[in-house]
Amino acid sequence: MAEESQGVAVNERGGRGRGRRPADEVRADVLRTVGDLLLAEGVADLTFERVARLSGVSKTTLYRWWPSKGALALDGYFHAVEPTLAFPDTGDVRADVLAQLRAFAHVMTQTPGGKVLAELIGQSQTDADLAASFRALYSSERRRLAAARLQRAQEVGQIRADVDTRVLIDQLWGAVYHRLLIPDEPVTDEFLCALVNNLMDGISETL
Amino acid sequence: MAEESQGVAVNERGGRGRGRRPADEVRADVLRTVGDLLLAEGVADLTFERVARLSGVSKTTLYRWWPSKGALALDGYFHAVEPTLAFPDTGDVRADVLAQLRAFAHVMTQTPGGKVLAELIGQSQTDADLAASFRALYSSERRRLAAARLQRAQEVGQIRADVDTRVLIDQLWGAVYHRLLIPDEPVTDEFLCALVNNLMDGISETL
Amino acid sequence: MAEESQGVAVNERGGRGRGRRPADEVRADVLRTVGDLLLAEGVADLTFERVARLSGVSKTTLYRWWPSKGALALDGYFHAVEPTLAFPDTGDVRADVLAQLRAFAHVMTQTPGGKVLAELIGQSQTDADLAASFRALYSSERRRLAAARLQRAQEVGQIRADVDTRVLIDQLWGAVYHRLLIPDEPVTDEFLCALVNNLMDGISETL
Amino acid sequence: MAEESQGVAVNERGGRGRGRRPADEVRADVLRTVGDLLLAEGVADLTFERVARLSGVSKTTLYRWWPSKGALALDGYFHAVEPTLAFPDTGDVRADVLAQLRAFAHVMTQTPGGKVLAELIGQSQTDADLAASFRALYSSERRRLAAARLQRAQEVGQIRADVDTRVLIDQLWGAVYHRLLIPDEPVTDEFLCALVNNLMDGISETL
DNA sequence: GGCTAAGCGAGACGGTACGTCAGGTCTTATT
DNA sequence: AATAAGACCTGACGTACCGTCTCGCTTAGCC
Repeated sequence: MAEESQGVAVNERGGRGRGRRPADEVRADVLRTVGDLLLAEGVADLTFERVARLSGVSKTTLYRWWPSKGALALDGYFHAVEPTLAFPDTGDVRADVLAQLRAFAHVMTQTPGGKVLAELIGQSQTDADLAASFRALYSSERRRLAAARLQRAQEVGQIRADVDTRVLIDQLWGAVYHRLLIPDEPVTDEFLCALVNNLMDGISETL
Repeated sequence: MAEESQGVAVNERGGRGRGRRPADEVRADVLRTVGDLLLAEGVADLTFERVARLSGVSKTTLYRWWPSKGALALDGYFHAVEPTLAFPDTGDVRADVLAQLRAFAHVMTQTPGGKVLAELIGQSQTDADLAASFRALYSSERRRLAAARLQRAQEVGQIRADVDTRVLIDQLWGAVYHRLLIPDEPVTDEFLCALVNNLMDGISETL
Repeated sequence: MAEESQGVAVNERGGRGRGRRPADEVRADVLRTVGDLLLAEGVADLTFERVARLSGVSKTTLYRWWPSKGALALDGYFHAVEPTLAFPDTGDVRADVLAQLRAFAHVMTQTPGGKVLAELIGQSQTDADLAASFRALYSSERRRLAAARLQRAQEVGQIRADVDTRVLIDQLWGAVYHRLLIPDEPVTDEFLCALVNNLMDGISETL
Repeated sequence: MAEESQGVAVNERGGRGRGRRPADEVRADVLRTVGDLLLAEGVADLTFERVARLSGVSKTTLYRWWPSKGALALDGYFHAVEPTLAFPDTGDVRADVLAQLRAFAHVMTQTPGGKVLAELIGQSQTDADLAASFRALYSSERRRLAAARLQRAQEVGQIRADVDTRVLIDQLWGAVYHRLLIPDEPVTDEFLCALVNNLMDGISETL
């Protein structure tokens, strides 16, 4: 009933047969579709139903491999957006941190991936699986890289020894996230500079 | 389920008749139900359908008054949780800010309302109406209050004049939100102290 | 948003609005579709999904009114096929019974409804609800009519007084059903004549 | 789920390896499972999927040997229920027929196999393969045996020569099937006796 | 004090998506 | 070479909720 053309079984109506396909091929189809959907329409319009329809992969298979919508979204996101985790180390921690903040802010505000990331963080507030995956796959690694750079600065005497460098991350990148997630104020370059200056130099009036 | 007892027409089957009811009464029933649902189950399980069923208010009426789920959730939240916006002013900005951060952190981590607030922020990433309402009803007012206190500190010379006080809010409360929304690290009292100390004193090694 | 043309709400895309429609209209659409499907393709290809798709009535509504596929099929069947329950009474029971058997056999073997009826009886073997509905709506009434005619014959002395007329129904129409449901042998006119003759006259060799 | 214990290779995870097994062993496992399922839950709950799961035989193998669910069910049924086709011949056809009807009615109403047989007849209304197999394996043989006994009675002058004995089968066993498949009336011993008496003696009032 | 229309409860309606199950087909690895 | 395991697409299942709409009732607010 199925006609062999070359290697891939194809039935007479032009559709693919129903049998098993290589897992990698299926996975690639799904992730491509999810990535496109995420960037084009955001997390809210991502459904298993649409992914199945658009990717040509069955719902059964989607549920087999991705237990929740969050898992699917996260996987698709990282497939579509190769996250730049690189952290410069020129020896000048102040300049390096500012550079990284600028790169980060640029991605978040100037690329479609930024919106998606904010939505993923949003969904993770009501989806524990997504929250866990997000931390495991993304945020904790970013924290680790930032902390490593800051600790090197501490070791070479650019940051005081009694400072907990983990807190600095919240006061720099966390501050940016704050303006992204609750956008009462915009993320400007002045803002990024102020973040670094305030923290490095302190804000107290010194006599 | 709850039976009204004074003055309301009740038919023989125990249900209320379907005539018009005072708007205030209807509104109160709805907000009470929404508040209960939010605190008990969170934003994800809040649906018009359930609110209608549990409150005895028809879906028609809900849609008449609240255009979206976010609007309903926000209204119910502020009805259930009287938000403490008060900001102390003892003259010592360092102590006042720490006190407010502690109060804030306590509400967010120790009360059910904290979870709900995080979920509302989450939902607002994919619901522009909710985002706008959230800023209008809550976050911008909180920013304003904090900014006012910090500006007084600036005026009395506790904070350097060249500092943009709006940025400080992101580096203090924004840092807390960071740990709440992306919980790689916990919100501890040491963390809150470090936030204030880092920012007030600076983190640079001074020679 | 909806444009009123005359009486019926119609939206700008030409489709019908989503609000409530008169129940009779909905019901008529469903039964017409089910009837068509049954006669065209039989019971096996009748699904809620297809009925919803073809009738323009939502699955929710179908499930609201028809608890099972059997209920839907039965309702659609009796809407499509006006069952001829009439039983002639010319005074000659032998002729009347044969006439009715011929009419019955004709419907069952020469019309599409016959196949459907057999399939409904088939499905009722594994669907208790359908079985109950089938008896209530169809078979018990047919038995009643046949029994009434036979009892009149008994009263006028054409059938012996000690005969249980209910058994005769199984030996006449039941015998036809047997050849319909387990078609080892065909239902011919000779067969129908033999049924009546055998039973009226007995098959024993009389000395 | 069931663990094979003698002679079969078992891997460390408890499952059997996937190599070839003797066809007889495979077939026996399947038929046992199908028989159990049929008697325990009926035809409706018999699926290839469950049989594969419960028997430890792969779907591939099931489809290789049994082309349809009906074929599988029928095979399993006859494996579980050794059908009693024996027909007594004491010389008295009236007594023999009644005895066989009683045995048949007992099996159909008092044993789990009776329900299954009714369900198989039901399924055969929408499954042409099953219908054909059922006739080939079961019903035509039963007709043949009954016809043989009745023809002997005809030859020895207990049944009139002009009677088509095939019709009698429908008026006796067919009448019982009628009450089994469309149970408006019960199958009682009085019913069975009446079947034989009505047919042998005729029901006409004789002057 | 009666009339009327605005607002209400009830819930049907067409949809979309959910998460699951079974049907058949096909691939891969095993024996 | 036949088998086990199981991935794969298809299509149907029955349910939840969405936002819209009809209907009948009741009461508030106007005469």
